[in-house]
Amino acid sequence: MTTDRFAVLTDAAIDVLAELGMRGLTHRAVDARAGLPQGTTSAYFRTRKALIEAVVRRLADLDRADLDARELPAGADSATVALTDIDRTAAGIAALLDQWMSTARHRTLARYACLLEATHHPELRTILEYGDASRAQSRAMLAAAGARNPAQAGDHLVACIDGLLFDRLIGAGARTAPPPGTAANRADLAIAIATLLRAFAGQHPEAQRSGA
Amino acid sequence: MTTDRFAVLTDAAIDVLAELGMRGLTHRAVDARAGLPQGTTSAYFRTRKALIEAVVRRLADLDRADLDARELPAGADSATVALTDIDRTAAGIAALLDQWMSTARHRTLARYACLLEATHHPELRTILEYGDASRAQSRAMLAAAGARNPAQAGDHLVACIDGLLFDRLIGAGARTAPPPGTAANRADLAIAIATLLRAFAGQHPEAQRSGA
DNA sequence: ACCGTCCTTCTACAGGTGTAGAAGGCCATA
DNA sequence: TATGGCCTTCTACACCTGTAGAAGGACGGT
Repeated sequence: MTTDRFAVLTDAAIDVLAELGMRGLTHRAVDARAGLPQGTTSAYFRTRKALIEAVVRRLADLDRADLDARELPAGADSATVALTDIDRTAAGIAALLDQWMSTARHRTLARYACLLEATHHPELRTILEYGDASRAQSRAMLAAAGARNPAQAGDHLVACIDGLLFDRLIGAGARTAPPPGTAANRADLAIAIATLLRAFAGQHPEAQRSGA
Repeated sequence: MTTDRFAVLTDAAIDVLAELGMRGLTHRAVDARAGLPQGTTSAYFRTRKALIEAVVRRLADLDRADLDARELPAGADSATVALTDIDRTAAGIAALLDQWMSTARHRTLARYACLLEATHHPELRTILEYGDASRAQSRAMLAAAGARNPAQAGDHLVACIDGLLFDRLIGAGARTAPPPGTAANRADLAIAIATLLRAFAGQHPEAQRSGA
């Protein structure tokens, strides 16, 4: 039932990808990781390319699910809602990012590996669905905020938020960021994201209550 | 002379890394790319790990050189200079980024590949020198600007700028960004970066001349 | 009970890859 | 001219990987 062979194998492949990198992603490694007999992955995904494409599809699905789940609370137009409380919106995004770099770390690492791979393998660009969804969301939000050029600002915003994610995912060096999975991390991210939202939404409409 | 074997090989390795990815980085591939007889790379870098470490060192050197070159014009404290003309600073950073995603695209792709690799190979973290340099620069700049928490804001700023770079480097999907290597790209980047600088430097000290 | 179909597992094999060491050649010093 | 140390090139080989196909077994329809 839940042990649908395809899902088990692609999930194992994602783990392998995160732990061993693109180089370690082999049919046999996935077999081992999934605890299934050698040859299984090879039987389900005859070529390596097929395996990678399956991984990409799975990643896109999982990410889109996460993204969609963020909207339900407010039934109406999420864009206008988001604007009325920037700090709450920022906190929501921060929570998602924090999850992606702690609980879902493997998945995120695998996604970046695939993004890099898509550079020389253009047919993998399916992943960009993920980017497209958040991009559309951002553009709509900033448009509602009255930004001068919502498409441009939205793209910039998404790129910056992705930068925050990647930076902490890699997590090297002397930086102020707290470890992923902690409330401190979510708070720190929320500060950065709120700043970004205010900056890119129009040109800070009426300042951020610094003076009363 | 200029054909120092080590440099030739590591540069070839960077090209291979950018074009074929981590998986394609083999001794023989580097030989072929460098136009040298098979076995050469293997003789200079007996193990694959040694080869990767050499690549990482080279990347760090090249990046640091680029970063340092950006400072010379103003002899004095670059931090305060940067603040007096945010747009000029943003344009400078934009030019560097544009270069990294067009002329130096291979190098940048290789760097991201190595960053991902460093996730499961901690001794590769030497690359973080690059991050550290720009981080220190950003912190100093924001501190001079009177930011409340320059260390934090500096880290956020660097992460966001890196996000802009990565986003365009991957360059997939429907986005507003012009192609790398064009003046339009530099202009677009400059807009984003100026917004970031103003947002993270204190909390936009006196707005950005929107009202005369 | 028989058959065909599917899913699973095993085995084979042609390349490719990492690594070590041998063979060959260049040049300065004695 | 010999000697020794180098840098370079070649070759060997054990191992890993991708991919294909054969063998085995479960099971529903007749």
